[in-house]
Amino acid sequence: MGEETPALPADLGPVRSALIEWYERSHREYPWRRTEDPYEILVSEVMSQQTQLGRVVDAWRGFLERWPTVEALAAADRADVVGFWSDHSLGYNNRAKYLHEAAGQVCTEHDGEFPETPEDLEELMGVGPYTANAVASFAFNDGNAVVDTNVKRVLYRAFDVPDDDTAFGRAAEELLPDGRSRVWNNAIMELGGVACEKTPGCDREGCPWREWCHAYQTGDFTAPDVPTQPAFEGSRRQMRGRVVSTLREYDELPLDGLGPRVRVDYAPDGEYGREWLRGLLEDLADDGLVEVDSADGTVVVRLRR
DNA sequence: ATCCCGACCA
DNA sequence: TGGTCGGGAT
Repeated sequence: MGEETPALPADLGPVRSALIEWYERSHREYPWRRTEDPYEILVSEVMSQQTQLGRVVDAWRGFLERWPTVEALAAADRADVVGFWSDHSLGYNNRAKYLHEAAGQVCTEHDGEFPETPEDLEELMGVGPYTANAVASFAFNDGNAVVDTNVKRVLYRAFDVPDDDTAFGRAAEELLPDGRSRVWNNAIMELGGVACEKTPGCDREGCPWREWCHAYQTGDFTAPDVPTQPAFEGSRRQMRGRVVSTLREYDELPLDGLGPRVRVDYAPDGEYGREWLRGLLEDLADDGLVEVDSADGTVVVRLRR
């Protein structure tokens, strides 16, 4: 058998109502917290995956203004969706591609009706365990417990749950009040995002769990390790971003026209030359973001539509 | 430098 | 299980 997991408080009633009351009293207002439209929720969740919420608000409004329904998004050109993503600095163009593809799935495989269960939602491209439960919760109030980095940090500190995904999942499920996934998942993530950040603000934010919190009692606010990303400056990701933004501006370019706009030190036969650029473009083509055409001897690159 | 409501693919 | 995927704000 596995190791013993620490017990949550015996009576979960007061723990649950304390958090829900705290949330309803003092949570931040975000526009997606005022809708139950699964399409609008999905857009907000995908945008929020690795981007600060404050930067998502304008993008979310603009996106829904341009593509108000899942049908409208499915009918859009992928290049336009990726273009919007870049314009609003949302990062990770793959997420725009996934969202566009998921919209197509909803229209063709589900007849335009959004799936409502976490299991069915996970079939959508780009929708993993977190996003599936988030949409099921916030749109249909019918999700399981979400486990993201915020929730892990909260459980680790408050209830001494070991840094282990299975343990986090079990503890999160046990805490979730039956039939209240909408407010609960919002609340526990809000707690992690506002009061129980890397540097905690227990008293400042009036954390509702102080009387039960292991970390608050011991003063040890260690948090689970989050893998640190390699530097962005000079990275392959930065170069991919430059390819996409350059192709948006020029529609299509030959290899040696694109190269210098991606790296100032581009030299056709140098270390960062045609061969390097072809490799970069091959990955972008595999990701469905660009097209590389070899017509009559010359290679031309453009964004995929 | 580090953070930010993950998911995909090998 | 690990490598990869953007970019702005602080």
